[in-house]
Amino acid sequence: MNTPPVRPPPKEPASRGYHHGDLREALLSAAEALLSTEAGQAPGGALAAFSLRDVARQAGVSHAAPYHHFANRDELLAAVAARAFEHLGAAMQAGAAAVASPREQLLAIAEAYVRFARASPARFRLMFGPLLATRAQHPALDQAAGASFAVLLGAAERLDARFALPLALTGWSLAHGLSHLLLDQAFAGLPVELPEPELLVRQLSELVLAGR
Amino acid sequence: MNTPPVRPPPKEPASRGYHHGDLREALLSAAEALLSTEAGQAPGGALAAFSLRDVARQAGVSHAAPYHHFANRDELLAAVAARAFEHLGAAMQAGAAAVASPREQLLAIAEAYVRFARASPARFRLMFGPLLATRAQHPALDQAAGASFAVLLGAAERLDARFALPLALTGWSLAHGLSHLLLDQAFAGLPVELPEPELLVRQLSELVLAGR
DNA sequence: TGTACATCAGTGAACGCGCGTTCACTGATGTAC
DNA sequence: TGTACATCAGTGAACGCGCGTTCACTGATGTAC
Repeated sequence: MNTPPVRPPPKEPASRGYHHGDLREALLSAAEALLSTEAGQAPGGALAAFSLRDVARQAGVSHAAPYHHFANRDELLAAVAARAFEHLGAAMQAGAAAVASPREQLLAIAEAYVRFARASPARFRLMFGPLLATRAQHPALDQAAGASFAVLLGAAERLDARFALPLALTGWSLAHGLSHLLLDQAFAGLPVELPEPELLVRQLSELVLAGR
Repeated sequence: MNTPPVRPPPKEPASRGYHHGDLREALLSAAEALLSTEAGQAPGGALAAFSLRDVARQAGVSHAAPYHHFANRDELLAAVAARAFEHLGAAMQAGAAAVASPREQLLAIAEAYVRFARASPARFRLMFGPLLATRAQHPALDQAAGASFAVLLGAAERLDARFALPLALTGWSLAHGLSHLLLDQAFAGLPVELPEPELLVRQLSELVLAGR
């Protein structure tokens, strides 16, 4: 066995010995993988269906190992949520960058928001779970959440600087509410016919921006 | 409705012997009481902080007693959620009935919606939790949820019959998203100043209805 | 270059906990005769 | 009106479960000399 000299990235998975290499990163990936599967599919079962022991199992490590990298369950969860906000912010940014007018940018941001929520329901729920209220104790989460909001607010300012804040909050609320209602299947039993979610986001967003 | 035929109301609470009198009703009340206290205050901790054993304790009964009235935990939860939808529907109805124009009615409904969510966060989360997706198995829940939506849709039709559905969905999404964001304290760490929630609902709703 | 030693990052056993649910039971109630 | 009896609605003990966290440990790694 040629033992790695300093601490390279995981290298061969087979060469993994007693020490992992980068378990912190592996735990975060494992948590995200878990959130993408079972927990994400069962409607609403995001936070409950996610234990530290699950994460350790998924990472192929004993259930006590995570405590060398995170003080407790909440710290791991907060780190996952922070990365999720980074992804969301990047998706919104990318959506906005792809079109020209501020109006189209706002629409693109709303679409990216709902698309993210529908693609990663469990992560979405985690981001807006109880941890968010304690963001002051989790700087990375605090910063990532703030950055996402800045993307939205920036687009709103470009559309109408005088009403930027209410515009941003309305758009956020609309996208957020629609995301939740879609994830929770609130429209499922209703005696009305709805367009596909993708189209629905666009229609409702345009209704909000009517005349702008 | 489903009031038991013979069995009189609990009588004297002191006279409660071995048999309870109306334990089903008492369990529902106990569950609602629990949702109004601890579970409701801790942000986000609605569903987790609520066990069948808690409910039995709160009702002053052994933890096995509920099984004589509900097949399992989900059935009790569904009954609580159904009653919550009835309350929400009644609140929206009352709000709308207090004003004249369809426009004002829609605003009143949005206000009632957010007021309900803020007053009963845990109940609100329960209503839109995983149970909602299984509403087909819970007729009372299904019906109460449908009735609430009908109140909203009715007001939207009175305002503009041609765009009733998108109007209703937009209003619902806005109120729903704003409720969640407020409950989850999503605005708390942001570098912006916001009006009081009551006023905020009104401002954003009016922005959506601008020109109508 | 070799070696002693401190530190890091794993391990598995154990803790106490509360949960949903089942079970055999028993006390209370309603009713047929 | 009394009484036997079925049924209803409670009880407490017990089940197995998975959880978060702590602990003493040990193997691997890095470094000072």
